[in-house]
Amino acid sequence: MSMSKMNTSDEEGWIGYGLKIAQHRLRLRLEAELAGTGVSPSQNAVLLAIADNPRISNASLARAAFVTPQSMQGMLVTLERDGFIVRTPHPEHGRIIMTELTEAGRTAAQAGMIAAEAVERQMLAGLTDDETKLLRELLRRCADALDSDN
Amino acid sequence: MSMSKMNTSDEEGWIGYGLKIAQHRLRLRLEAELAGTGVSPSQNAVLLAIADNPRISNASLARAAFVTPQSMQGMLVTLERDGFIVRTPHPEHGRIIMTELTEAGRTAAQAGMIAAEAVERQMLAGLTDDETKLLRELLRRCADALDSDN
DNA sequence: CCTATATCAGATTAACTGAAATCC
DNA sequence: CGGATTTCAGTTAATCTGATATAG
Repeated sequence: MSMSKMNTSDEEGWIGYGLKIAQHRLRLRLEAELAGTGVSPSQNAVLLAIADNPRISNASLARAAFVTPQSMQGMLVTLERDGFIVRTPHPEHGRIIMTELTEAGRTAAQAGMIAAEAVERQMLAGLTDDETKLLRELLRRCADALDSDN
Repeated sequence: MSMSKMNTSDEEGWIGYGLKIAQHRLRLRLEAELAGTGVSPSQNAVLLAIADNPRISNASLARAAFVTPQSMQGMLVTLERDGFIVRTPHPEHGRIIMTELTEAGRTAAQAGMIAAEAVERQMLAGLTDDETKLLRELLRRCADALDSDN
């Protein structure tokens, strides 16, 4: 109840706040949905990226996820330790390491895709197709407006 | 360019992805905007909550931010260490510790509010008032659909 | 006794910077 | 030499669970 005073600065009216809440709940739901697979939402995103892009390099994955190569490297070390990926040097291309899914990785990625689809479906359950399309469009325009390079 | 193959599973079409990107850029922009104040976006949110709710307890702050009391306690320890807040036991109410802004905290909170408003304004610069209103509404409906207790 | 609050201890995840080695 | 890639080492922020103590 002391929280009801918290809106004197229109906190609930801020889009940034709505964004945070929606993503927070999305993450929690996906975490729960992924509980059986042994991967976190972040790891799941990496596995799906590799599934879509076999033999991708660490540097490419990092760029795709908007993190530093060092950060992505940390995730790959964990995923390899846990048996979801294998990393083998590129035969011709010197320093590049190819990242590929193991059998366990493919299983996890498939389950992860289904989980992500289920959570997305739940999130959008109350929206019409037009509203979904519009939401996607508005989010893109917000992201574009915040782009550092513009 | 290897990334252009990454959409075979319609990753960009996912609202969850759009949500992630928008919030990621929002956080980066706010981080940059707050650079002078010495607080992170998360810390700024806590300072604004305290500014709106003087003498609030750790437990109340934790509930407002959807984190555990232990997590919030970690943030408060840092904020106290850095001189933005002071915490004094409630004179009458036993175990409760009142959290209040120091002078530096008030300064940071005010700058943080201005920074948050500036970033929000930039994000919404390309949207009409109706579109902004609609976006807020759609985000709320998405968050509601994901609520664990329903 | 039960609930709420605060806090200590320990762990984890995911990010960062800096530095170094290697390849093309 | 320069740019890209990988990786080591260290750090930080922000979360978590578990255990403990105390107040009402």
